[in-house]
Amino acid sequence: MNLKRVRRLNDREAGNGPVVYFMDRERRMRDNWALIRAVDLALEMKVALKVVYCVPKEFLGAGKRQNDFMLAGLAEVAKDLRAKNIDFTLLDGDPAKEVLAFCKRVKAGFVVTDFTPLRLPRSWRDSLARDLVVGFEEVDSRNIVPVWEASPKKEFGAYTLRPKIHRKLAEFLTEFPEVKRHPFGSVGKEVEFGAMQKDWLIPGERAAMKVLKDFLENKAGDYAEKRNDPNEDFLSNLSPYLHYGMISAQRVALCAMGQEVFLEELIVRRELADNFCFYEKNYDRFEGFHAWAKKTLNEHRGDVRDFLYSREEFEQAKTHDAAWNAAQTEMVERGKMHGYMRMYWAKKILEWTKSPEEALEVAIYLNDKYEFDGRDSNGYTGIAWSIGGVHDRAWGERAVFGKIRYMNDKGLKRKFDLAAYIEKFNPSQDGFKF
DNA sequence: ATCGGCTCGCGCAA
DNA sequence: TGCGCGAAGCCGAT
Repeated sequence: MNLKRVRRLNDREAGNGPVVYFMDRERRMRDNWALIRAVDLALEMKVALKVVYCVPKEFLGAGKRQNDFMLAGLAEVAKDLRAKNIDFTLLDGDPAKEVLAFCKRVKAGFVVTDFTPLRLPRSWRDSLARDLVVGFEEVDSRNIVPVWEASPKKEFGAYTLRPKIHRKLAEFLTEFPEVKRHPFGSVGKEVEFGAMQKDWLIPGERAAMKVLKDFLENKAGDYAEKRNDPNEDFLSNLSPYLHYGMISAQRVALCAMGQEVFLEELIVRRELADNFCFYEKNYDRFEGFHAWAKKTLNEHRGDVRDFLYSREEFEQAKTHDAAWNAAQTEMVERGKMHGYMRMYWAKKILEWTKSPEEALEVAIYLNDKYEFDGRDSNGYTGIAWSIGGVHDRAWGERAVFGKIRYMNDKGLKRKFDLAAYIEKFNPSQDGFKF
């Protein structure tokens, strides 16, 4: 494999024990560069390979629904790995502590993990890099062009990252080797997963491939034209799978060659989100906005807001705006809001809260709690785009927004049948029960 | 239906 | 140093 995907996190020597893959962001057996790297090392060292996953007590406000989706996917991964003679262990608690203890217990000779730019899971990596007595590295198995190879800095917009990605696609957009039956070590007893609630979205690697196949066969041809109409079902629906690492964006790209509009979103815009979160530590805070955006939002702090809602009123879809309530209802009921409505939804939270800080907090809280694809660099970047003009430009100045791009429901009506959307996602008069 | 202006700053050409 | 143009728009003029 291309070793530019790999980054050393400490400078310790390898030991003699098994290679451990601390699986975190990439929950799949196929098309996973972090696992492929761990396999290569274990073969070279002639040792067993152990995959470990640690379920944190709490992860950025994810709900039970999201956790069940994740766990069901992991159950499939555990089974598939065992069939390849690769041991799988499920832990729970603080990953930094539990994975360290696990590595000590099995006398790990080397540890590999997958890459993420988010603060909390990065802190686990920092802690392991400090405390592990053997070599530790991470592999960018999320981005097609590894985030540190695509660019050495925070990019200004999609247009500045795009040429850098395209220049390197020939090098990185390659076929994956298959994981073969591992010749060293043996697997332990089967992992017990508790009962998980079924949802409209089927979890796991196989389900993800089916969703991809359905998209390519039935929707991709009309994607460019219909992707911004929330009444149409022409999106790929892959974002939950991509978020949980149940499918590789690189696999999706290999299958979707020629679908340029889709590939632009799948590759450039998605990898721009990891670029933002990796190089901007305040990716979910006001401080992470550009200087011009902070200046203009500061100048409009005192503006009168026509409507002010509490987090609870937003959560229960109790605003005056039927379009906003419908989007919120779609998110709560389906766990997935249509991409086009997400911009409108976040911008209205800016408009109807006391400060941009509060708007960010409310938008991130709701997005992380209800979306299958929440708690993801895409979500933080999308919200920063909506509320803080990140990767966007300044526009005509107006109240509250300043020069941040404004949106209203006239725009929605221009583009699709808003009444039909509102009819479809109609919140009950009493609000929701949680 | 379509067009230009709004407004900032990066990145590249010169 | 100048200049083109950008992640999804709005608005008013034509």
